[in-house]
Amino acid sequence: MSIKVLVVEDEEAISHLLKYNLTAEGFEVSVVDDGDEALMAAEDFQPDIILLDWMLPNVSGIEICRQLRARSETRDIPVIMLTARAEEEDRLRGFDKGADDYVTKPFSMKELVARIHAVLRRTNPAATGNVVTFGDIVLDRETMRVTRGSVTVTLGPTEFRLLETLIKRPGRVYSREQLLDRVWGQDIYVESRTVDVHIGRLRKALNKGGLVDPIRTVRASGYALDETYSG
Amino acid sequence: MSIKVLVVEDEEAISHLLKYNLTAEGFEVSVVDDGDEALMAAEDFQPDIILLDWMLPNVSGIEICRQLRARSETRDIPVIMLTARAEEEDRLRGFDKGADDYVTKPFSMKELVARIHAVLRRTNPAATGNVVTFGDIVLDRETMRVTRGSVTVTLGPTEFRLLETLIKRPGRVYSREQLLDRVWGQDIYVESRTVDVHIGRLRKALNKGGLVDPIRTVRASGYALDETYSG
DNA sequence: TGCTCGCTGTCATAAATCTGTCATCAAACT
DNA sequence: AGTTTGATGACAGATTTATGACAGCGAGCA
Repeated sequence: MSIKVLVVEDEEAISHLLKYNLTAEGFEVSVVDDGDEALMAAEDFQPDIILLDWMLPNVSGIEICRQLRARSETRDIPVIMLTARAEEEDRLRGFDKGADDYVTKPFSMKELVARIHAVLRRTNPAATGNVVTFGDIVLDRETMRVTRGSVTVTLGPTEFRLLETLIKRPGRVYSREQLLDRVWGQDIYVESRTVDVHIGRLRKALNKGGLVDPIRTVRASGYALDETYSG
Repeated sequence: MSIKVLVVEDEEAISHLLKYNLTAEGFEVSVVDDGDEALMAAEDFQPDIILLDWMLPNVSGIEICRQLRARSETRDIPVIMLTARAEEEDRLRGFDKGADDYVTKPFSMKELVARIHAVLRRTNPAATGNVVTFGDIVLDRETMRVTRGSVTVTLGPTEFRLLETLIKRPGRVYSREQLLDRVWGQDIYVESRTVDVHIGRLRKALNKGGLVDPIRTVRASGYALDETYSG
């Protein structure tokens, strides 16, 4: 599954350039040229990262950024600001509003791509390597294998993705709806109670042999990996 | 509490220099000179930021970086790479492996300190946006956890929302009706005395172990967090 | 084609936990 | 003292979560 980039840019010269180059780099690119579309696309297209022009018609990039941060559906999507100005003042203001990085025009594609990767790594560190760990739990994307301690844990595809999702941010509570979105996909309709069942299956597999349950149920909210657990 | 820096550097000349200068700048500095130690120290010393030499004996800095990113315990610690080479190629590779910034030797202390602050500014706010505190009480929306001092406080959903509401404006007095509106929702009908009960429950959970009650009862008006309380 | 097998989603039921109300007592005001 | 307002334990009922059972699906295979 390729990385999805949403480009918000009104100058066609630039957006074309970006689309062309980023597509060549293997990203899946969607372009919009105005703020309202940006907000809609952010929810709809579910990009992994947003490249946001500072200067936009109607609404400024900063405002978009603020609004992205205000909605829980889009809050976690990292944003890189694209701007013509290089002044530190603006840079800080950008960060302040929730931008994750900042690229000054004109920029080299190479640098932009590197920064995209850097930001993704930082905000979604699990995307980095093929191996992620949490306490004594090791999840390997490459071999699709999970181990706990020295024991191999057998998981179905759904449980695997569920754990993969939870482990991205240990401690963070995911609602059933968020899990459905992330694990099952946005266009799938399943009962939200189904999440319970899969959490149960994941628990059973993970804790086989009487181990401590690393998954925390948060009543009326959802589930999380228990960050106080460490072995 | 000062900012903790972990320096991973095998050349003693440099690590001494760093330790001396960073300590003088008010950082708490720990130095290790090899990759495995670095990984251990990262978990153990819990630095706020890591300065990582590119060239290390045994394992390369890049590899360390990758491994730091794989573990949930160390995933969020930002990394600044120190390197002798200035080539863009390497720079990009560094970003690619998860570095947050990149400093080329020889560097001025001033620049390094500035970069440390810049990186911390960039990485911290995102992580702490969902946390509110009042005195020694910490409420984290992301993990849906409340702690007092170092103890986790167990709250039901209603008590959680109640505290969440009160903590938004410490000191402000909320009438029972206002609390019902904000905590229970506008279209719900419950006895206004029910608020008393939940305040009681919140108090019990919060003050377990004989702590000072941070909630102030305002006779004939309602409740508030006591702004004179601060620990 | 027909069969097995593992995985899924849903449901019914049991278990766990939380809630709202009331009765009663304590504290604060007049 | 009398009156009003808040604190609190008890409890029945309501919500929410856990779990076992089951039927449908689809891949792999004879």
